[in-house]
Amino acid sequence: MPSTIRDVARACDVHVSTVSRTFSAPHLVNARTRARILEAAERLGYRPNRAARSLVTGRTGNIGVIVADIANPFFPPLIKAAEQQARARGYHVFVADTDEDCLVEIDLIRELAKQVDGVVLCSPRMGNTALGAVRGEVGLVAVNRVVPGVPSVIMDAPDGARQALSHLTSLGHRQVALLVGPRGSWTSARITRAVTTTARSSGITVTVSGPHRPTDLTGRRTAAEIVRTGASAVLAYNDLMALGLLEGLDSLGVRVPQDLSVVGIDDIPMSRFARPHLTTVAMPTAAAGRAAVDLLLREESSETTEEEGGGTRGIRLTLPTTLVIRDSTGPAPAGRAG
Amino acid sequence: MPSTIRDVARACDVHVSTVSRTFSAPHLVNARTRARILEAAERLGYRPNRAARSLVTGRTGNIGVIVADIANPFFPPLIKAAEQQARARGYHVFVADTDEDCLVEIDLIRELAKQVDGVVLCSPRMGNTALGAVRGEVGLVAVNRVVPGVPSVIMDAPDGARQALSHLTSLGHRQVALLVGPRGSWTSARITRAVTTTARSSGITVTVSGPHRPTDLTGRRTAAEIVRTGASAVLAYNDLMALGLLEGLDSLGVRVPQDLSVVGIDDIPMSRFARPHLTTVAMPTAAAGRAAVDLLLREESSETTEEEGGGTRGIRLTLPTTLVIRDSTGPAPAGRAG
DNA sequence: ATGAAAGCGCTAACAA
DNA sequence: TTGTTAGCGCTTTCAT
Repeated sequence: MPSTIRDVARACDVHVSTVSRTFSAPHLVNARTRARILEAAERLGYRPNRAARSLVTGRTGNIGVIVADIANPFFPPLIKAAEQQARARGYHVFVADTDEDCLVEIDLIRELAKQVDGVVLCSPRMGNTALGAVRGEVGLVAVNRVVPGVPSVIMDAPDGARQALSHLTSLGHRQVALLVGPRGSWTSARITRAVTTTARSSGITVTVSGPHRPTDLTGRRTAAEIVRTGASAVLAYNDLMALGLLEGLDSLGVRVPQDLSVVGIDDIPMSRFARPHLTTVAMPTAAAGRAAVDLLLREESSETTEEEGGGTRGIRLTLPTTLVIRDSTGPAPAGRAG
Repeated sequence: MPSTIRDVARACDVHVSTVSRTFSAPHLVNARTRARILEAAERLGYRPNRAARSLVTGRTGNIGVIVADIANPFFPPLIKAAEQQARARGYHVFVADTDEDCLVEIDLIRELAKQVDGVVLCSPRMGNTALGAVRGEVGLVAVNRVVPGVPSVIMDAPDGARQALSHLTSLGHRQVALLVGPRGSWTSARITRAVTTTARSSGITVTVSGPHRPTDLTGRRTAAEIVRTGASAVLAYNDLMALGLLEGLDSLGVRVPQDLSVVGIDDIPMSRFARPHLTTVAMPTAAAGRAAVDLLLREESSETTEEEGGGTRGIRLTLPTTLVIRDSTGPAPAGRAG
């Protein structure tokens, strides 16, 4: 039987509003009264009911985090960081999973809308059409995706891809294959553009394969195709695909990196354990989670004063990525370099 | 500007209670009125405010899932399954992370208590003392841990360990090392007991090392110690440790499985990518997540009728585990078998 | 089948 | 500094 504000008020012989103030505006209440109230609250195990509070204040103290797939190793560090950042600021977090289906995203936002002050969107698919409708109902921050009017946190994968390309170039590679991610992935589109552009300007030939589902199975299945392209190096849309590729190449008898160099993107924990250890572009997922929450809460608090002013609406925060060179990349084999 | 029940009532020229009924007890309202109301609600984008509803019904439609570490690859499949199961039943889920600190767990439960109908506890540390206090404030289901008076879902790791031991025995191993998990881990304690007991009855020598933090670093660092024990096989508390061990052994020049067999527990996705592919005990984490939610919601709904009756209070659901034999185990080396 | 009224736990003017 | 009052959005008796 949880106790309410009234139980505390009765126990201290004060009015409920005094108890309320003790928790929401302590400076407005006499120090000794406050002490008595706090003591009684403690003794009775009283905790303000956030739902009731939200009814009148309009603020819930909750946020939502929507991801494409909780079990995809890319997301947990992001979720964890977001949760910890949110909790440090007194917020609780709902986590929801679209299961890679971008249509449920909008539903999820709608469902959560009344229970949260804002939502962090980490389902990096395009399809912004419907998002316009919910904007305004609830604060939004997008991760790895740009939506008009929605602040976003972007991990600079294109730059990482460029770093990877330059690493490969310096190793003598002249023909690289690009394993493209899922159709509609905002990040994949940007990576592809960056790679093809950079390659053109540095005289590298790029063979594009995809779009593909971003799983290790895809990598395993496309291994043979990649080998046939004649490329001496592969850049995969993500580590999962790169790891699958490693498996597939192994069973084909192709040695990595002697015969073929492989680079992934993400630096999921797994990539350190694969053999050879995967060279990959590290994505700052934890930092992105924290930044997204910061942005969301900042926007929340500025919302009242914002009106037409220059708030955080258009903000696009770009986080740097770094190439982590491990053992899956090496000099281009002599016979294929040219 | 989200619309309220009143907007809908006004639009249809009915009283708010009729609108309310349309959503919470549709059979009590005239079919044509209902249709009109539904239409207007749709048009106005009306969605019942769960917080307001919970204030009067006492049920929130939310549950909490508290885990030791979201980023530990063991948990995401469990969280995902729990979230999907909950959502399928109309519940939203809060996810919180204790960061392996079991003291914050009780705080988290308290904080969430008013906003949820129940909490799934997946922070597999012992220390049940304080839990008694919150029981009653909120429904609880424990995963991989037994708390008096709290229903629980247990993955049968001890049996998995026995399967592993029997696999090793059949390969001729007679001395195995056990890498123990963190102090206070309920599962680790049970595994240790099962292994030592089984070993005794089958004439196997067990060397115990630990307790240890359950990370890959631990595995890497204890590799040398394990080798010195003279054991021909190792069973690690979890895959992370086993994977670290693989790394450590590799840098020591110890070949797996020719010189030493390694078995993990969990079957995290990573273990499929390690070289050699890790033999491990698969834990049914997704099934556990679903079962925990089912148990929680069943308990919730039976709570009213329960009183002193035989509810779900004492339930202990045990889920089977299975040994997955991959490439990290092999015949005991002749020189060490005896 | 629908309406009227009370109240869930809390906050926020306003008064005192 | 504290009390009074009204009301957030909704459900739920009880009438009608």
